[in-house]
Amino acid sequence: MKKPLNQNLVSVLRTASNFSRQNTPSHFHLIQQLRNCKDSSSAKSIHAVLIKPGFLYDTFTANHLISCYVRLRRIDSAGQVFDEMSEPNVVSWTSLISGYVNTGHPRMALWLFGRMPECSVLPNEFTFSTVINACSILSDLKNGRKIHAHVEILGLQSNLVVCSSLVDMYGKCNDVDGAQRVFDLMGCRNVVSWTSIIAAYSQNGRGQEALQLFREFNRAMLERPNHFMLASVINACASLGRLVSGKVAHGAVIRQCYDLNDVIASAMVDMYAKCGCVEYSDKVFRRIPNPSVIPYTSMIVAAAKYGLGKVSLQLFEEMIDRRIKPNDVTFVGVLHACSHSGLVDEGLQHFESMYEKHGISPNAKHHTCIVDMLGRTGRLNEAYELAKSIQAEPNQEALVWGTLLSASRLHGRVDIAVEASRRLIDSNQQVSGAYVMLSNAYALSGEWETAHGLRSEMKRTGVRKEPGCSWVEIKDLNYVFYAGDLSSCARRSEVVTLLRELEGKMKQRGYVGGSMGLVFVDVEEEAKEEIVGLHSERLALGFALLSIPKGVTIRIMKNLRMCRDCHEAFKLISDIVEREFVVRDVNRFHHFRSGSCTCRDFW
DNA sequence: TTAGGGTTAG
Repeated sequence: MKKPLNQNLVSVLRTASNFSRQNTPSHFHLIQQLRNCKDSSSAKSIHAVLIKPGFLYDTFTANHLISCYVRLRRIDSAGQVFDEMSEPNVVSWTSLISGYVNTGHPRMALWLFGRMPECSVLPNEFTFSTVINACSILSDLKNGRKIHAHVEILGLQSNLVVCSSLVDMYGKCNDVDGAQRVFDLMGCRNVVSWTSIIAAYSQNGRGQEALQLFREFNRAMLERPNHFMLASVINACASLGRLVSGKVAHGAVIRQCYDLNDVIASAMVDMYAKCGCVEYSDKVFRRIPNPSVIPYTSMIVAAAKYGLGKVSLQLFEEMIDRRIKPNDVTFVGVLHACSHSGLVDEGLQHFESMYEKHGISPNAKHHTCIVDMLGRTGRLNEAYELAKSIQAEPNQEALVWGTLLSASRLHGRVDIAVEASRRLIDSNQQVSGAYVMLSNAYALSGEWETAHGLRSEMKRTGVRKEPGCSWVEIKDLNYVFYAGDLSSCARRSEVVTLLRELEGKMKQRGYVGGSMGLVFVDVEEEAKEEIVGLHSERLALGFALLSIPKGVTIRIMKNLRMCRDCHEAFKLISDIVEREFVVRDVNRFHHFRSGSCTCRDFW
């Protein structure tokens, strides 16, 4: 990598360089030009001028040239200057390492960092924050911890920037406790360190604690939250499905004039969709002056969640017409939209165009969408063949087989359900979920004994399924209901009586639903009820029906996997109880919200 | 002359 230079020659050239630096006014000028340089061709010209008088033998000047190339993302040129330096110092190393991080080569950055000791250059706080950032990008906890130890050894643990990077790194590596430990030990904190810890909780599904920290920040600090922090707070509200808090955060965004910011707007599009108000998502999206790929993707995904597949595809066409390049996440959204709206042909066409037209190689997530798309529409054999051909990391493969298992249960294909479950159980992935779904698949096909046998096997082998839960937000209060657990159900006897009445009326009207429907169609027998249990969304629905006055719109967010089965049921329920229902899908969220979400606080 | 935090995915 480094060419050894004759030391005498270096000394002569360095003297010449110093002489020139002291006596040539243009040297200072050239450094100023490097600082202000905006394009690669100018950088190359300045580079050529610097070579002749030997200015590049001066480390300070060469460092300026490296950082100029790094700023212009010309990492090869930066590396070339670095390689030709006789004595790169910590600034040269850090500049190049940061160049690799910023151009998407964090592994190369870590490799370079590992070479510093053999060149006897000691990393400083700038180097550490850069390489910690590389670990964050890679979610590399092992190296992150090693570097953290190095930070402690060198006594840099009180540096604000290094600590903020560490908090961020632990958060990105899903070690929230690690992030909290570093944060707790910080003697001095600022808005960045607070943002890092809030993001650590928010990005790891701990929205409640993220919002609590945000409240603490507002109490403890004089600084105001900036757009970075607000983006994390909005994300926390989205993950909680907490519309009221989301609107409060939106208010803060408007007051500080961040509402047209591309990233903030993307977070709000996502938040409103996850909180059941896709019309607000659309309003936020349409106000963005020049939306980039991310708000477009957020909006495509938002529409997809609500079963508005055609809208998602129109948005996709719109972004292509505006020459905005889609990314891999955009295609997950597009394929998801096609899958959930039964647009199989369109979905397959988009899948094929991914690489051919847009140069994006499909990954396991895209394949999972296709398995889902085929499986949902009953093309189980094709979905099964595709699933077998996918080679990916164990957790990604588990997603594929979990998806296929869900589809095979939906269509009563016990043979494929057995195969998918076995693969999940054998690979030790999603084991409890696989047992439950397989048991339900057997129950659905009438094989109650086998279903019971599987439940017994679960008990015997100590496999426990975390019970699913649904919750209802009425006014500002949350009510949580656990699957099959009547004791956790507020007003339980009233709720069960109401649901049974509802079921009776629906039967009279000829509704025939599967066991996953919201009414007790298939749970008349004790044995069946024991297996299927009371779905938490049924309990939540019953509670909402009792609690919300007539004439109020109730928004019901539910998992679209059950949407087709339930959509008709909801229409009937609306008719029977004389209340209007709006059925919306939010993955894994089961909300019944009062009409208050239609208020126009911010519009 | 070198450093930190935010958004979209099943």
